Amino acid sequence: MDRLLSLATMYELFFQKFNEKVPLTPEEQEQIKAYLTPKKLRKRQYLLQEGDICKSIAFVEKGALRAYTVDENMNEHVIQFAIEGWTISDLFSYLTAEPATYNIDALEDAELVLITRSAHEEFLKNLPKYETYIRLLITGAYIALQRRLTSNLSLLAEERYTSFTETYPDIAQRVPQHMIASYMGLTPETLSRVRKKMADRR
Amino acid sequence: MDRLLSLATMYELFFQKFNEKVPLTPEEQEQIKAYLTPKKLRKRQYLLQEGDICKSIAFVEKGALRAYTVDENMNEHVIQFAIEGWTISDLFSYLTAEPATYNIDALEDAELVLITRSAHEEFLKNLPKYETYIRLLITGAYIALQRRLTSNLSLLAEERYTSFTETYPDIAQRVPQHMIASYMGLTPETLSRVRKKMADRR
DNA sequence: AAAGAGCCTTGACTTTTGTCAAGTAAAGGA
DNA sequence: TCCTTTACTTGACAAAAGTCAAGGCTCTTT
Repeated sequence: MDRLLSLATMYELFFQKFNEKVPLTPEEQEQIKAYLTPKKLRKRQYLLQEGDICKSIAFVEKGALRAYTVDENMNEHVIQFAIEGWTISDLFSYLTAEPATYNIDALEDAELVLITRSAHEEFLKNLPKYETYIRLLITGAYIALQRRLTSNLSLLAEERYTSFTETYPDIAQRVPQHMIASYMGLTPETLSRVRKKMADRR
Repeated sequence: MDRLLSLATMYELFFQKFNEKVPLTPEEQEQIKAYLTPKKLRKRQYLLQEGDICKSIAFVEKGALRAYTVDENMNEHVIQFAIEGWTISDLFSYLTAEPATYNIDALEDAELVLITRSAHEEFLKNLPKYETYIRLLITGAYIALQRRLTSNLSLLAEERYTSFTETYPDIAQRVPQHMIASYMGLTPETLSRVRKKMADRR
């Protein structure tokens, strides 16, 4: 495969999303590619386990992942989902090199593009566009998180669920219901009843 | 007042926090100062009203502010507090120039340092350290927000309140209880009862 | 000093959501 | 293919938080 073709096909989605935020020259893309790490994950495999140091930010080229915590009673709390085009990490652990408080695993077989910490530092030092990319990425994540929090504070279970399925129809279809319940701060039973009530009404 | 003295006293806290994130030379500080806008706000005055375009990020030198929404039933939902050393804005409106969904007002007489959008753009273009500052600022805000969300999803009212007063003892003392209740997604009555129960136990 | 507004508390009651337990269906591994 | 595990549902009951209403306290403002 020649280099131009590989440029067009490898990390395709990653660079598409990057270019939407910050346009890159082909040279810059090659420069970045040299530091990226591809990784495949089988369903149920961990990308990160609580207590480990989070060594990379993961961009999802294909598949689906989730970040979650496990509390004293062994209850899982889903913090975040990520499917194609999205990014997932334990940012706090990644940036501070403290042990992770999240687990991250694959809900489907997945192909990832990893930005390791050394790549991250390399880019921040030598490629101003990368800092812009990261800034915009985190800004978007911050705004989305603020919306999620607001909806959790002010809406009932059914309204939250409706809003979730409208905002993320693809995730709602691909992910087990009990994880969506957890993501919204509900028990599986409650979500099941909410859905039944909605179905009974139509 | 000579220039060096004024440098040391004006916007003091703003530059202290900035330097903690990204060290600046005196020249850079002067360059930034030239674009900053000071603003005083009396208690109850608005910095931003829902529907307006958010024109600045506000750093709090003195006083206390809150961001909040008002729903159909005229219930207020507190999104964020900011006291000395913290920053507050409707980031979505600021960045997209869409109408704000938040109100921001002063809970105490306040002194602010405003970064207007034109200053923001000027800095991003000509001062790489500013982009780093903003990136670190938002990253910190993102991580804090994720913690808040997690605690809302997995903790009971009393645990959330305890965690809040431990994390932000200063805010807990300066801000009316019903706003703290709202910040945690509780009614004033519920928070009042939670506090009574805690007091009765000791 | 009086009037009003805002804030906090308390009680009685309702609604929402969680817990526990059981059962069925579907998916995945040996 | 069978067998185990996992996911989802449903019912009965419990706990948490919300609603409505009233009263008292404190702070402004006049």
